Order: sequence, then C-alpha cells, then structure tokens
Amino acid sequence: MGPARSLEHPTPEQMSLDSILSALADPVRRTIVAQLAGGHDDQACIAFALPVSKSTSTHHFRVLREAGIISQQYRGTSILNGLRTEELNLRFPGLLDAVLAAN
Amino acid sequence: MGPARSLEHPTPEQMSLDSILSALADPVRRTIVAQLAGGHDDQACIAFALPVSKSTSTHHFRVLREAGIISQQYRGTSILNGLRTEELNLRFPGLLDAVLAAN
DNA sequence: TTGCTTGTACGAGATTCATCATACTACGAT
DNA sequence: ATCGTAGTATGATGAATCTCGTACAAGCAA
Repeated sequence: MGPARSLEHPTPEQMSLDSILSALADPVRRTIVAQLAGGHDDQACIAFALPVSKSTSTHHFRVLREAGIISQQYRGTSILNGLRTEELNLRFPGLLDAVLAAN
Repeated sequence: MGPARSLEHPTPEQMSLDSILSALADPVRRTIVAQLAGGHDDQACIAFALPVSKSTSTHHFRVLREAGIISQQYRGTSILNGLRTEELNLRFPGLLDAVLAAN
C-alpha cells in the first residue's frame, strides 16, 4: 500500500482571524463546532445530523479545517474530526470559548 | 424644527451571534471597531481612514450598527459612533475582548 | 469480485456581499 | 441665499459562497 491519504492543516501562525470568524459565522458550521466541543474528539462526518446534503457537508468541514478550527484524519472510509482547542486557545485566546458560550 | 433624525439600534436580546460574527469577519469593519476601542467614543465616520469609498464606508457602519456592535447618533452633519461595549459584554461575554485582542 | 459505506470532485444555480460612481439630503457657516 | 461638509440612496458590477445533484474514489465486508 502507498502512503496514507492526508489532509492539510494550517499551523497556528497560519491561522487568520479573518478565516476563523468567517468560518464561525455560518450556523451549520457552528453546529459542527458545538457538537465537537460537547462530545468526544473522534466523530465521523456522518455522525453530524446536518440539515444539508452530503456534498454541502463536505464543503463545511473543509472550510473549518482550512481555517484551523478542526482537525481531520482519515480512518478507513471515514474521517475523524476533532476540535483544535489547544491551538486555537494559543492563537486566539478566549475566542472559541466566547463563541461556544454564546451559541 | 421637527424631531431629530434617529437611527435604529437592536436591543441586546435582538442581537444574533450570526450577525455579530458576520460583521466582525470583515477586516474593514474590524478596523473601525479597533479604532473605537482604542479611542474616545464619539468619532465621526470621517475620522476613520478607511481604504474604501464614502458609500462603502456608509455600508460598513450600517452593518456594524444593525448587528449591535456600534451606536450611531446624529450630531449636526456628522454622526457620532460609539462601541456598545457594555451591552456586548452582557449579551456575548468575552467575545469582543477576544476579537480585539486577536486583531 | 461484488456490493456497501463514507466522503470527494465537479459542475451549476441562486444568493449574498463588497465595492464603486453618481445624485441626493441635511446641516452649519458665511 | 449660497456654499461646503458629512453622510445616504440607488443602481450596477464582480466576486464569493451556500446549496444541490450526479458521478466518482477509497476502503471494508461478504
């Protein structure tokens, strides 16, 4: 077998407030973030009951990952999603908590 | 003379996280917010050296006001702009500070 | 191999939004 | 009254984005 599939994640330095706030401005994406914050850090995309189609789901997960808010890792046919809590708190202290509390 | 011109402001209950985050996601609008946070609370729109045209400025100030982030009050031919710090902290605790610190 | 599950790629459509220029209003000063 | 300043209204344009369906790829199970 070849190298495992992998997905690009920005480093904390590469995260921009612009991307973070734009990403969090969408209610569907905040639903994902809230569910990740409330549960374990290894939920597949399918575990989120989102009110959109499968391809739209893919889109939202990618926006969150590219902003640096979530991590994504292949695991079989699924993807394990996690909140990048520590890195976010490092880069933008208090921001994630404030948004989660307000949601 | 008739009644003074007035502008609509949402109450804290009417503020939505959606509008707040969308408003703060724009860099021009964050420039305005940052300048208000750093200075006095009575700066006219003209006092902001924004890299956009006059009509675009009007647009951004309105978005901020309708989201509940700034207050606007007519004063002669000008408008006095202020940050609604207390009300924002009441409705979305920590959010404004986190964004200002990250900016 | 065959089929099933999970997610992606690739358009396409509709909406939103940031931007501008022009014309306009409201107010104050001269 | 006239003029200048501050901001608004309106309409246009181009870019971004949220959405979908369909077709596809990758992995696992039987």
